[in-house]
Amino acid sequence: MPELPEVETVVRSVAAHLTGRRIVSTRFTSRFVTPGNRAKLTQRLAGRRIESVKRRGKFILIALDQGTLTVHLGMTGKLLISGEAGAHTHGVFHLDDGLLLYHDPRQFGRIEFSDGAPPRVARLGPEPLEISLEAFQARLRRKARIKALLLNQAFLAGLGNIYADESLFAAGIHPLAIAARLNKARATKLYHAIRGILTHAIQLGGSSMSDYVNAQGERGWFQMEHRVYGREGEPCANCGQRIRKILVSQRGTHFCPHCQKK
DNA sequence: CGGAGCCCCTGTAAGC
DNA sequence: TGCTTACAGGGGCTCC
Repeated sequence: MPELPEVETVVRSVAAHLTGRRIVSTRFTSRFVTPGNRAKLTQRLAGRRIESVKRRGKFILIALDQGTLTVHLGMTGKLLISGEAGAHTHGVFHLDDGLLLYHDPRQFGRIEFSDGAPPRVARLGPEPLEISLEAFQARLRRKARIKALLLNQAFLAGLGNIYADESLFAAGIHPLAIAARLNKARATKLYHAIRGILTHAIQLGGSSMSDYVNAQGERGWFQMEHRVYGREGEPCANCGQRIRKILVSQRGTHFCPHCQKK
């Protein structure tokens, strides 16, 4: 599931291939991935020049000479710079030099065009790797469970289920802990845990849990570093107690009942 | 504000 | 073995 490190890896692997290219033609085939008028989207993209490719939260922002193309990979979205269109290819971009394919079996991803600032991106909270410790602590003054807050993209942009669970484990904080009740020391520990884990995950090319790959089709390796995510029933690396899995905000939540305190 | 529940979708895993 | 059902999850939505 692409979260900040995976999206960052995709952006890095695709940027040089796309920047400066002109879109010759496109083809979209999913009413879910490309909601609205697909013929109009195709028309708007034809002839546009790609100025830059950047990440904001889990969104890929492709700035064009007119407008912005926003790509969200959802659960199973992939951008690939080579290969052939198959049953799950829902976007094909023919460039003046090269090709870009969008694959997405579950079609939870979105490809959207906007003239100005993309509205979904405007609602995002700060970047976890850019926010200051003071600002992070200030934002924690809310009554919500910390796990729910970390998943909230308006709180911080880019954390998903994997990195929320891993960050809470690294900080020794129980996922059901109330954010506003975390003292300064624990909030500080969480801040550094999030930054450390995201930075490390980016260095390893993200986590390939099922079939995530970058635009060149290469897997990431951070899944080898997971301490709790996907390890229900296994012994905790710190204390040996069994990792537990509960539901928080309708999301599977993995934690060590001994190492993580409310 | 916060949380529960539901929806979109389909490959995979578990159950019978 | 082969079928059916449950589950996984990001994000948007409604309702309380």
